[in-house]
Amino acid sequence: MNIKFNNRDPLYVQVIQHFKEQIAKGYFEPGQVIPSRRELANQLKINPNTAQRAYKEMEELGLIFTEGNMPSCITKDKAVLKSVREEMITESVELFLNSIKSINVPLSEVLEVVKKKYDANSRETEE
Amino acid sequence: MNIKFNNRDPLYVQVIQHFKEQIAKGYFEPGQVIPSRRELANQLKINPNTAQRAYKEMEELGLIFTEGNMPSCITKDKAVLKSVREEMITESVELFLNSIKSINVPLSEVLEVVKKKYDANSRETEE
DNA sequence: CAAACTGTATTAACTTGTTAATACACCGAA
DNA sequence: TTCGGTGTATTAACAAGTTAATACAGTTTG
Repeated sequence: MNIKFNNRDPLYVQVIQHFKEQIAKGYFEPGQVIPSRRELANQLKINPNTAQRAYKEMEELGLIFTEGNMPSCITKDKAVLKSVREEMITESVELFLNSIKSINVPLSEVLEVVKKKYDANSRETEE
Repeated sequence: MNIKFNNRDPLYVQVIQHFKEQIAKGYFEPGQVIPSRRELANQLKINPNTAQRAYKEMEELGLIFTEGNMPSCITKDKAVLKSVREEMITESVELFLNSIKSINVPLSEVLEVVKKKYDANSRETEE
């Protein structure tokens, strides 16, 4: 468990984001135990309440569940786990398209720029 | 001059956004006079300081210029005007790609979803 | 039982950023 | 000159959201 925090987004959002990424990449087993709030807070050097807020939202999203006062677990619902990745992509795409909607960019141009920047990006991270 | 404000983004940001969109769509002539801070504030029912903040940033971006205490004008630099559209697109694309970078989405899938959502979006706005 | 864990709730402190109030300086026209 | 416009600067008020402090309740284990 290790997160590189930026100081632009709220901590609890970044924590959620991190878990979503792990789920999207299939790093979690259904039902897998995750660190307790306090444990996570210790690991990440954040306040337990911040961890609590992140977990609470994840619980509302159906990504994790908690029984009694046991440490929380990743949901056992494989359909939910599977849909996380797709939803992340969909949300990003819709946000993106929305942001350029007002200036009427034709699809062909959108695709062209995306291709170009995708390549440029992957080249950056490889080298 | 008419802006539909949301109450999510700061007013001054939305004002800048509006001008950028107008520029990107070629609605402004180089050197064209724009409303004074107070005039704009009146029209949009916002505080003059909010208009000022927007204009100040646009000036820093080179989009407008001000001589003495004359009303500000759209820049005469056609290259700048022309690049606005491209930069808006580029920024959006990079933000987008960045947001999904961490979950390793192959280019083909990105393009596929963009196509699909683009169509869905334009259908929404037509009907 | 007591200690050490769990999750949870409530409230306060703090930060950050936006917006508003106000005043100043300049110029041009009546 | 005076008045009504311009742009500009400084400061205060306000709002919203995040983070922290603290306390409570339950369960398991030594």
